[in-house]
Formats: sequence, structure tokens, C-alpha cells
Amino acid sequence: MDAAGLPADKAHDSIRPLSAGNYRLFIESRQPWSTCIAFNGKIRIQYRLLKPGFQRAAAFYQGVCMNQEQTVPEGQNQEADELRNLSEQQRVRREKLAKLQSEGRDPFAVLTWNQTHHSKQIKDAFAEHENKDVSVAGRIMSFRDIGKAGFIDLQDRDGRIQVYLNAEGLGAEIYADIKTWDVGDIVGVEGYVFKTKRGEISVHANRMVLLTKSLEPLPEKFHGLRDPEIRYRRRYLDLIMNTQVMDTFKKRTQIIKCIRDYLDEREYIEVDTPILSTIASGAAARPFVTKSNALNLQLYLRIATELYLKRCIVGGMERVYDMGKNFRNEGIDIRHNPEFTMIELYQAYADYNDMMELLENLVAYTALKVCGSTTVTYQGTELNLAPPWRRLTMMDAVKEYGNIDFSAVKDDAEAQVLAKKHGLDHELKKKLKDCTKGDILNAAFEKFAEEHLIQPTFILDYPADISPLTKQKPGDPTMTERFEAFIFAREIANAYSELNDPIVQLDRFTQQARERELGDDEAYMLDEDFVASLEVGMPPTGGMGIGIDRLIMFLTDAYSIRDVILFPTMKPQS
RNA sequence: GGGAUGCUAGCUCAGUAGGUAGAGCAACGCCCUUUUAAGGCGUGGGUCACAGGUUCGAAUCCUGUGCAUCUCACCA
Repeated sequence: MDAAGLPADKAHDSIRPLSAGNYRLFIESRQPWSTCIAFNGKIRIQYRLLKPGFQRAAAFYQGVCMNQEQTVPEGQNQEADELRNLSEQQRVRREKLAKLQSEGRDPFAVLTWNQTHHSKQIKDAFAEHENKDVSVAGRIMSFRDIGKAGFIDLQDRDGRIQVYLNAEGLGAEIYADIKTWDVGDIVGVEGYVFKTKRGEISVHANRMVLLTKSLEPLPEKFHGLRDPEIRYRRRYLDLIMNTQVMDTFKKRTQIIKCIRDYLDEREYIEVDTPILSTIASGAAARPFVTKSNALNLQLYLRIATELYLKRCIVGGMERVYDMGKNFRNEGIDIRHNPEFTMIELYQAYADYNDMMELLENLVAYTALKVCGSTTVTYQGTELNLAPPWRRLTMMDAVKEYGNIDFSAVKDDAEAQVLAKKHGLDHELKKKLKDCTKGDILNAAFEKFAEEHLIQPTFILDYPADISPLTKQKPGDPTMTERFEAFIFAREIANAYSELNDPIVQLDRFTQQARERELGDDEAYMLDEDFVASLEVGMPPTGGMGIGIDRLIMFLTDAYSIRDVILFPTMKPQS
């Protein structure tokens, strides 16, 4: 035997040392020329390099050395070098795969499996299935080998079911073969349903097929996958290992379906509005910028669907919504992901009072359907979502929680004095002397009141300065018919009696343009065609936006928005 | 953008006055035909995130970088 562990009588002139204990040797496969690597005296076959034409490689694996006729061009060696970095466990699995493929049993060549049952179905109705034949499929989550018999925990879409297998039922040879399968592999099982001595509902296997080989070891069975970075980056592992993650995303789908059902029943029309647009308006946020090659044009990803949906109202649709992704180029934290799901809906001949009723009923309906109750527990706090929700004007909220009475404040100057007195000058974005009564009221609300709004609460009547798309309150042009709904101190919806006066709307946009010139890059962009649509005439309309991800967070008790978004935005790792 | 914390085997985590890197699970070999975090015996497995520095010697101390988590700001 030589250093690489090969029989001395075989020709090894194609074995070249790579580094201490590691050798590269070149062997012939059908095409193209491939390499294997010998590690510390053990032959390791790198299956990835061995394209179709495996017989000879496999023979080599079994100790018969191939004659060398040609070596790999230098340029290809890099790949072999990279493969040396595989862990022991990865190499073992690749060898197992190579062996199967060399025997003409390539698991990746399997096309279908006739899956007649799922785990939950069998477990939920055991009496009905007992002693009946079933065919299940899924991933091996654990394998308890007890000699001539064994138990596999098989995980499918709905959960897990145990498979019992023994040498008697399957044949000693096949049983021995199955023992080489790994946790993580995907298998098909045919057998009959029974209950073990310990009472575990199981499938007694009489046929098993390896449907897919897993080349990566799964995270540990007991502790599972905890590292949040891997959970978010490699969500598939998270879904496999953490069952509540699968539940959360199933619930997410149900919630979205519920919302659609609710609105569709009320004769709302679902529409798709553009994501790419030359103007990103309808909200105060910085957009993502992109570019059209065909049009040689700078485009923005939408930050809201509002202005397009109102055009639909102008067009006569009466009730519309768009549920989809918005994109805001802003900070990322447990409540914000750069792309997030939002529904905006608009109803002609309605106002913000109608939107309040719609929201509280919609949320209660969804909670009842998905969670089975209008009371949910979020992060240890019980939330009662049943209507009616508390209604409180912003001014009353500030009075109640901050002990400041803005109803007595006559003008901006007076408000500025109050702001100073209550330490609000640090909260304000602009210089105090530029702040209006509305700015200061809003700051006072955020500082004193917001954190107390744990149970669902509507905060009504926002200052006009921060609500450029909203109708003014009758009798008070500084205030608007706008509400935001808060749950657990977080905003989950924002709604208006929509401003439909094109002249006032143009004024508001002009004001926003001034703010933009003063450096506020979140001020609303002017959309002239939208104003033109209002000139055609939009009926009185109530509109609302609901943060879908945030609603889902409450209904699934998710701490972070990343826990309800399958693939949250992450920086690349390297 | 600021601050705090973390990054060690496939996974979950220990580790140290600065002196050859540890456990459990997983892997590999053997035993076991109703187990279920199965059990028993044995064996392998690491660029201690990355790059510098201090030192006879660095996973450990210092500096920088990357990524993540939390937090503040921004943001509704």
C-alpha cells in the first residue's frame, strides 16, 4: 500500500500530492475527464466531478484502481480543490450517492411517487386506517435502528408519522440497504397502518424507495435550528426543523385568503396596480430607484398603491383593493422589512367611519377564522379584537395620556411654547419655529399616547399638515378625517375620508414640493395625472391601508416581522 | 447612521493567568425485531468568522473588517 492507501501493484503515476496526506488522482470516466481525491489513505470519490459514466469510478471506489490514460487539464483542478473543503459528513453522503448511481439506482432519477396519504390524515382517523395499506412520502427526520428492525420518523407537509421497518417485512438485503440512508433523505413508504406497543400510530413498511438523497446533514434533532441568521437565510431548513414556522406560514396564507374572501363578498374588485412607476407617491417614504433599459428611464418601486386605486374609483369601480408588495427604502428592524405586504382598499360613497367598521369587523372575522377566537395572546399580552374598538381623537389621546389640552391652543406660536414646556422640541424633525400646531400635536401624541394603545384603538382626526391626501374636518381646515388603528402600540392601519377636491389636492402637493425642496426627501411627489383624474371627478370615498405583515404578526404571535416573511431582506453573507 | 452583544465540529453549546481544542446530538464501525431525545461498546471529525498586531507561544489580549441579533435614531 502506498501513501494513498492503494494496492501497490496498481499504477499511480497519476496520483499527485496536494498537501500533506491529501492526493489528487485522475481517473477516466466517460466524459469529461474527472478527478477523485484521496484523503489520508482513504479513497474519497467526489461524485460531482463524475458526470454520467460512473461504472469505472465506482469500481475504483471498491478498491480496483483504474488505468490512467489522461489527466485533467490544470484549469479543472480548482474545482477539486474546492471540494476538499467538504466536511466528513458531506463526503460520506456523496459517496453513498455515487455508489447508488454506479449501481444504476440514482435517487435523483426517480420521477414520481404515488402519495395516497398524509401523516395527519392517518393519525386523525386511525380507526379508519388501521390495517389498511397506505402510501406516504416525506423526509426522514430520525432513524432509530434497533438491530433487525428500526423506526423512522417521516415528516410530510402536515407533520410526522412513524414508519416501522424490519428485515422480515422488507427482506434482509433491502433492509441493510435502507440502513445506509440518512436523516434528511426523502423516501416513499408503502405499508399498513398499525399501533406499536407504546401506542404510536405507525406505518409498517413493506416497500420503501429512496426518492431523493440529501447531501447535507440536518440540524440536530433535539435542539433544532436556532441560529436566527441561518433560519432567515436558509428558510427551508427552518421550515423542516421548526414545526411552528410551517404553521405560521400556513396561517399567513389563510389570513390573506380570509381578507380576500371578506372583501370579495362585499363586492370589492381586486386589481393590480403598477409596481414600477416614474412617480413614487401616496405615502411619505423614500423609494427604491431602478431603471428601464428599454425606455432609458429612471423608475421607482411603489411605496403605496393609493393614487392608482383612486384612479380606479374615478373610473367607476366603486370598490377596489390591491393586496401586494410595497417597497420602502428605509430602516430595517423587527417591525420593518424593505418589502412588505400591504392592502389598500377604497370604497366610493363612504367615509372614514365606514372604514373603521370595516377594519374592526374584518380583523375580528379573520381572527375568528384563523385563530378560532377574537381574543389572541401576543407576546404574553391578551388582545381583544372583538368590535367595537375604542375610538379616541388624537387631541383627546394627548389630553388623556400627556395631560396637554390642544383644544385650547389658538395658533402655532402657542403650540411652540407648549412644545418647549413638555420637552417636545427634541422629538420634532423641523426647527421648532417652523413647526405648526399640527406637527406638535402629532409629536405629543407619539411621545405620550402611542405606547399606551395596547388594545385595539382608533386614533381619529390627524393634523392636515401631515395628511396631504385627506379631506379636512368640516369646520376645521387644520384637521382631517383620518384615523390610524393601533394594536399593541403599533400602527396596523391608516385610513381617510379621501380628499377629492382637485384644487385643494394640487395645493397640498405644492406644499409637499416645497418641503421636498427644503430637503425632506420623504415628502409626497406630485402626480399630475392623479390630480387630472380628480378633475374628472372622484365620488366621496373612504380608503384604508392595512399592514398585512403586522396583522399576521399579531395573529401568529410573531415577535419580528421577519418571522412572518419567508425570505426577509438580508445582506449577502460574503 | 450610533451603541451593546455574538460568530468555536453538520447542529446546540462549553472552554481559557495566553501553553497541542471539549461535550451532547449527528457521522463512521460493531451489538440489539415495537423504539420514540431508544440503548451499549468503539472510532473519526475543527483555517476557533476574516485580516493584521502584541507574544517564545493567541480561540483567548489589542486594532480593523464582515455578517447577525438587540437597541436608539430614521421610518409610521
